[in-house]
Amino acid sequence: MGLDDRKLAVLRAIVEDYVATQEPVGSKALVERHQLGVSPATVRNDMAVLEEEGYIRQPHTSAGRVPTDRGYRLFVDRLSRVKPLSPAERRAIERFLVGAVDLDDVVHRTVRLLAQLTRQVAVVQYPSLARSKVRHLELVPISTTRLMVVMIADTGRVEQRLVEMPGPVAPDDVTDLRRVVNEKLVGSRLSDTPPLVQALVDESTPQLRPAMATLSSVLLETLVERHEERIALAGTANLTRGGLLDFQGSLRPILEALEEEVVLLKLIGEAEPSTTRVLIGDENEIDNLRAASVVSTGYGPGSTIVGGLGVLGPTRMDYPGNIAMVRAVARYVGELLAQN
Amino acid sequence: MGLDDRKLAVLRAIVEDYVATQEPVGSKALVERHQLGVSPATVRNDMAVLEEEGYIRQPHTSAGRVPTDRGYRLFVDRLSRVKPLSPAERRAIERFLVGAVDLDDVVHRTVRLLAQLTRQVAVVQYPSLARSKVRHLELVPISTTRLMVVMIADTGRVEQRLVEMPGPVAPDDVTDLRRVVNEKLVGSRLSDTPPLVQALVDESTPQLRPAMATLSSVLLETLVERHEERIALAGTANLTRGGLLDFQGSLRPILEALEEEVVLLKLIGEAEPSTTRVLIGDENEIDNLRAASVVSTGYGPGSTIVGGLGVLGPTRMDYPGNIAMVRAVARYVGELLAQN
DNA sequence: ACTGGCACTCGCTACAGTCGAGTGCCAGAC
DNA sequence: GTCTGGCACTCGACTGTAGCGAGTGCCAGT
Repeated sequence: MGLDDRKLAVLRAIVEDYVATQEPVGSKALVERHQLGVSPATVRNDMAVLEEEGYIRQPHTSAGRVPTDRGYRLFVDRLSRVKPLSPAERRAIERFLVGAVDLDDVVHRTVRLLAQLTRQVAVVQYPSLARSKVRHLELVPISTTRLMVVMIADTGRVEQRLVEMPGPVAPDDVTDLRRVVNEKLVGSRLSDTPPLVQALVDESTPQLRPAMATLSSVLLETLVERHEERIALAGTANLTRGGLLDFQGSLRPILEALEEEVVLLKLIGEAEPSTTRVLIGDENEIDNLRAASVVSTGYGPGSTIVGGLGVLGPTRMDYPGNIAMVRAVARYVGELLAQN
Repeated sequence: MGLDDRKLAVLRAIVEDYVATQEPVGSKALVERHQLGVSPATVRNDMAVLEEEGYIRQPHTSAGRVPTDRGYRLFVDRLSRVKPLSPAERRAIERFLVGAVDLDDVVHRTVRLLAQLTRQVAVVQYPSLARSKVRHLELVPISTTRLMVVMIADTGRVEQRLVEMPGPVAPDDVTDLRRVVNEKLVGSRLSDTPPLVQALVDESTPQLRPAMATLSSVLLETLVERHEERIALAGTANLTRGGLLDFQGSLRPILEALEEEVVLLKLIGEAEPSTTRVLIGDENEIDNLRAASVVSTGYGPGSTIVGGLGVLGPTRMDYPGNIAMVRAVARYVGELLAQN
């Protein structure tokens, strides 16, 4: 099953033309638009081979060819170079940076930027708590038996949680609790805290012990076990581009999938360091998204990774361009976070 | 232009049938399904009058009738009673209440509940800062010249903002700032704070004045002027129900509108006390939403209102049912907030 | 190994014809 | 005056037919 250079060139041409025009591409049109140096008949022979190998297919007997998921995969892996960003795109990314006032702002701007640049649906995960360090823990009395715990992470994330205490807690006790909790936990990774939190209870004075027990169990539960991930989403309107041809006519399954945080996390959350991941159509584990492709990568200050971001669109998407933009945006966001 | 009781009954029947079947309804089908006590011919005469008055229209010459926006308006105002909730719906609402751990949780559960119950797009505004009182202000040093301000409102909202100070601030100064700010601001409505914040600067010691000036300007800017509203959205997949007949075939404008926070706020944010607002089609100010209807209301603890919530769907929606559910959910959320 | 030629396939569009739901109108009954 | 049955009419939806054309596979020839 030799796929010589020309056959690969034919596949690349098919992908590029189909992505651009959204119409099945025939042998004649191909030789006209690309300098392949051979006749349509030859191209047809190559196409027959490519089809046999499962890289392209014919929607109807008398139509042109369309890439299959497998064809896109080969294209992404071996036939495309990452497209350099245009100056305008570069400027757009830089401009969005200035003036972000807090983490929420950064994330929202990022997700909108990404949606606008790629014209796809954009997804940005907030910096994961599991990968953040505790910067400060604040306890605010709401009533005599209620405390609000506010955790500030070094990534800028702020999480709060209401805690119902077992009994009344005096203001001085709150101060003590606050001091102890901060002394022990500030600077540590949340994923490493379970033993530390346990120690908190053991080491506290008898007076504080009941309160500390409640507090620590809430800390564990909220911040570690049920690890609160947050996601921002933008550009769903882009799903309607390309008429109803993409996504086989129904946006339903896509929109449903996008409402599930779990699904989104699965898409972009498994950040392998410095890799850009591309999931094409069927490769996706989620049934509802089998007509879609996802380009995602991790981001974070310096070379560490604290979260993921990416875009989702039809399998018929501009992979080189989207990969370039996802990477560029991730890098810029990382730099921005590093400044804090 | 007399619209006697029977003509109104005909209009009601048309609306109900059309909402149920999504198909233009003819005179014959009407008399079969409703006990109107007259013949199709009579109904046709009534229909002719209703059409002349602009309450219904014919998509094609030989088709049945469809309500116009004006027809829906009349239906909502005079022909429908609020539908009592089914026990199952009541149970669903109650069940969602239990186990909400913080404001974010409450809002997310609420918006999903509303989307599920009404099978429409649901929108919930977080308690508005303008209508909240300050419960506590926390200052956390991030570096010698950077402070994170965390504001906790009585509605449970927590907002943070990074502040770049004019110069290094000693830990003791931070303590002083914190004490003063809390003494002056806790308990006051944010919309009333501008004079108070101003006074903060005037009354502070010379040593603290520069820091306090920066801090107070950030407080004003972030929390009052650029009043940070938050919105949660769910159920966009419901837009795809009813095929592509609703929304004249394109979800595009709707999805675009739903991405704009400003638009959403306009839809549900203008909470007039205890009123349920219904905007039908053209009545909507936003062009993109002229094919949609919105049912919204305010919510809050007790009889006060701190935010708005509502649903958006095709003009062809079950108004009585949706009005009932929006009201019920708003009431339950209000009770939940009152417990804090 | 490539090319030109040729017969074939089949989706798309246009057009004509039929069907039927629904209408408006009118004369007549209550 | 109000309602009803009857009737002619309209027009969208559906069906069937025919022609077009893009695109293919195959084969003989270079």
